[in-house]
Amino acid sequence: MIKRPTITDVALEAGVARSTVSKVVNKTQKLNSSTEAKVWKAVSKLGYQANTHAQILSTGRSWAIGIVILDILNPHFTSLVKGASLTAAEKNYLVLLSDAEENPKREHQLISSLRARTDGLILAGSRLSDAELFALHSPEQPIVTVGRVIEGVPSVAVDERTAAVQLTSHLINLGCKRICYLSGPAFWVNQERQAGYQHAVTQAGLTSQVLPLTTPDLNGGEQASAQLWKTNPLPDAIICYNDMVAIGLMASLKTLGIKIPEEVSIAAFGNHPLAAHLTPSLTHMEIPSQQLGERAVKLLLEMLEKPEKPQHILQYAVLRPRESTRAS
Amino acid sequence: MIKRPTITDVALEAGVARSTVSKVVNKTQKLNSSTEAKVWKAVSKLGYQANTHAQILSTGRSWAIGIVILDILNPHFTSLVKGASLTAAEKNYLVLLSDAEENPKREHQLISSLRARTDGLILAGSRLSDAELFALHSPEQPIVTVGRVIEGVPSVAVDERTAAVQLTSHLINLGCKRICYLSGPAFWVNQERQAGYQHAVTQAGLTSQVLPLTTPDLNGGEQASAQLWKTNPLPDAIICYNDMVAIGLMASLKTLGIKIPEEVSIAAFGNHPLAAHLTPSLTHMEIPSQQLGERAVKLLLEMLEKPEKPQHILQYAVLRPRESTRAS
DNA sequence: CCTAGTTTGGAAACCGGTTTCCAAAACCGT
DNA sequence: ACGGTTTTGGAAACCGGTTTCCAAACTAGG
Repeated sequence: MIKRPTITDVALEAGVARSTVSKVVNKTQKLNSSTEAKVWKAVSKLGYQANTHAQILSTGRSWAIGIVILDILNPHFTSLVKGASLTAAEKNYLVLLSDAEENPKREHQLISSLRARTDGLILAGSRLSDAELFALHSPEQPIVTVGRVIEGVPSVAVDERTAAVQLTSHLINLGCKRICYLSGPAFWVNQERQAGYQHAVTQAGLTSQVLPLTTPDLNGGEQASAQLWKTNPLPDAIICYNDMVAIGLMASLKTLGIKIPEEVSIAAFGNHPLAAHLTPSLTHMEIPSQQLGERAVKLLLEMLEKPEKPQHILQYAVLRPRESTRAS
Repeated sequence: MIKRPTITDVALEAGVARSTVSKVVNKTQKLNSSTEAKVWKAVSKLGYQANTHAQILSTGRSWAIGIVILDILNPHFTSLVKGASLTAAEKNYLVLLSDAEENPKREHQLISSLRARTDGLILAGSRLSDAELFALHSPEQPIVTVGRVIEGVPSVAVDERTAAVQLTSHLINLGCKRICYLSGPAFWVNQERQAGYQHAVTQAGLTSQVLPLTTPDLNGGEQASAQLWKTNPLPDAIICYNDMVAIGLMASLKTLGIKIPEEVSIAAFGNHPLAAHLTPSLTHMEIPSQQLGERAVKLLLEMLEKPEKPQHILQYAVLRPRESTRAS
């Protein structure tokens, strides 16, 4: 076992004190250039690299931020991470990512493990309660939630309510009369989408119909079609909690011989990269996942340098009308 | 700023020595039960949690493994991470993930940052050279590569060559005569796939045609169709480096009015979750991404507990014939 | 009741850095 | 050559744990 050289080894090699090496390497104090040269020579000769943990222990700064996401197989979260990584890299922060596997217990573990190793956390798609999240935030160990708006906790989110109103209105304008919403897990995002949907539908004098999904994914979408076709009268438009649900639903309807969009229009929320490549292509409110990641990192870093009052940042979704919703 | 309680605080509160607290908390030495009780009371009263960095510094074990992946937007890598996370969680290891953004320079940075914080690394889809990867591996800081087989470096990979032979043979059996391969980046995976393809095509007495992609993704696939249609005679089957390429290509061919699979069969390598949901559904060799992640973690942990000679593990892909390849 | 053997738990060194503080050395103008 | 100011770099404390080693206290046997 060849040990990595320590700062003491370098000091010995250069014939100076450990503190001197530290000062030179970190450029924290200007020293005589001949001394600096000696130190640098020793550093490169030994291939010295400071021990990260010792450094963090001593300085209290890890220069890393943690991200905990609901599910790494969901493209929404991976785009978010992409945005976050790019932004963090610009600011010389390391991003440490972990997948909560949609499991609150596991999420708790990850949060405490990651928190101990980073300067702050971004929680995207958290399944914890508002109270738990509120308790987690502190000025010295800030957290930023994405897609959860909680008083007292910094957050970045999409104006889901407005997005839902826009999407529902789009269907109404196309002449749809019986619009159904396939609702997702009972957290902020779904509440807002459902509220926006309800509002728009009621405003237009139509009746609302909300069906819960078993799971907000491909399977959930496939299973929903059975439920859906028990209802009477049949909807002429379905708004899905997310793209994956819509894709599952469309596949299932196809096997039932139901024509999209002639018999029923399908729309969703999401930013799935293949939404435009499906047959028919999928109309959705495009969620700016990558920007959410960007803004979350920026907000977190702001909180780190000067802990201010928790801010809430809202982003906007944009309507992408495609073939899955019928022309009027 | 409320500091977290340290082991000294607990010792003071319990009226014992710091070493005693450590022994009780880590159960490393059996003590008088009344002493243990005092310590536990103090621990829970103060809400003590050991400082991770101090612990790692002192013990040299971080109980974390790092994963660096080529691109988090690629479903192959996210499935791999899913498998890795699940397996690591079973063994009580924390997984720290970072995205190399397909950038070798960034990959280098991430590797050294992550390496300093973990006990070992999994590198999936590395863009470093064989020599660099070889230099990185060491018994005390092992790395495992996925999809790169290098002498002296533990690895997990798919038998891509056999997979390519199988896929090509499938097309040959369907009666395809002019089979083209759209080749990806010049690393191990592509070399093997191309070699397998060449072998199968030559064996069948057909001529091979290899076209390089600009990028191995949706765009690359779309751009390839222009290149492809300049060639003469036109292929009657195209094997794509991965699913995303195939999807881009299919979209592009569709706009050109070319029928799949009647005029040209399309096949690929990958495990895209929507391959079966496209129109037409996509024939591919299904890459067991999740298992790759699982095996990589297991291999890495083995290397950690007893550093043996580097092992190479091979997994197998399975043919999923679907609508994009014509019936014979 | 005394001695040998076993628990028990504390003192101190260590992991590898950073940072404060201060004495010695170098520099300056006269 | 001298007193005062500025550089320079080292000693030591600290970050928060773990682990070795040993003295004191306790137990048991004769």
